[in-house]
Amino acid sequence: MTDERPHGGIRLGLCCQFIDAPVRFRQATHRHVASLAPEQGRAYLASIARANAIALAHAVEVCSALGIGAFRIPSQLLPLATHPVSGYRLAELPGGHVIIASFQAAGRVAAARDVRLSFHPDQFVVLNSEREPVVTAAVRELDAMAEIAELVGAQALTVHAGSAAGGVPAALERLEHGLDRLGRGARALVALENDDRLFSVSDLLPLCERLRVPLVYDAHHHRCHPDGLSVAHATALAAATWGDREPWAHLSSPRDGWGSANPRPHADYIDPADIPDAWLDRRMTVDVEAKAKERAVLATGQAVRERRAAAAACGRGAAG
DNA sequence: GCATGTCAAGTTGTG
DNA sequence: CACAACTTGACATGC
Repeated sequence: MTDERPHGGIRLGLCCQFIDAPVRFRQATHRHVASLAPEQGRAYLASIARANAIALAHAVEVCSALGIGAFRIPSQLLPLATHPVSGYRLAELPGGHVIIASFQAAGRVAAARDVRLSFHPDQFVVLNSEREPVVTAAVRELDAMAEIAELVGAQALTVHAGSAAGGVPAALERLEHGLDRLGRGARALVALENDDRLFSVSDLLPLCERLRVPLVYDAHHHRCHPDGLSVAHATALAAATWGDREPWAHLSSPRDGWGSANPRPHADYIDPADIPDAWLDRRMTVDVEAKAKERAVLATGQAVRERRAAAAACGRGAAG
């Protein structure tokens, strides 16, 4: 059979940053913005947004050139956009419409090069917090992210289930209510990821299936926080939650090895042994969460090709 | 200049 | 009960 992808069905993705390629996203702190006169503050934020739109287009081009088929956009793409004081909407910034056009242009590059984009908001976004203001802020953040996701054509907003206070069942019920509060855009793009301490694949699957929220399967988290499902089974069940869309998964290796006291921190590279066999013939996107960034993605691609070649030689000769 | 500390945000688990 | 982990550049401060 013919397969256009270099690593079988697997599309490998890079997370947020480059180590070699000169692509850098800018950030901002509220403290600094607040020290400026309002007009200067907005000009400063606009310059960062403009720079980050261009950086995103560059990031996509570099990924494409390297054969990397997905890119996780830094959650600080628009720094402070949802901050209670410094917050802003793109259209209100000086030159805002040019910046918007710039993000749309980056999205067209991604579409043309077939680089899949996603967001992964950081730990402050807790849709199922017991504290109302936290949930409000989480909804606000995800709605804002959905807006920019729409501009650039990003296909997923991946979040963890959040707090486990009160026990997993109660926490999942709160999560369901939190999901209900998302705007249409965010609700259509949100996906849930199993984490390494609190919510396993089997904890999340029923909710994902019932609410039609895709499950991003993180194999490293699953191995840190197992639930009785095999990696192969979890892969298949999670993939089914994506329906017609290409399933998304995350992969990393433990920095200090699986035998260490704490296997959670990520290593520079993916240990080829950590690439699940069950993934080798699947059509799926795999974000490589490794400190060596694009070097690690390229090395993982090489490892996947070798594993596939070995499997083919060992199995049915030169079958595809 | 250069090294070092701080920065919007939450939750959990350790010391 | 306080604080580190999660994680990262940019800015401010102090030498």
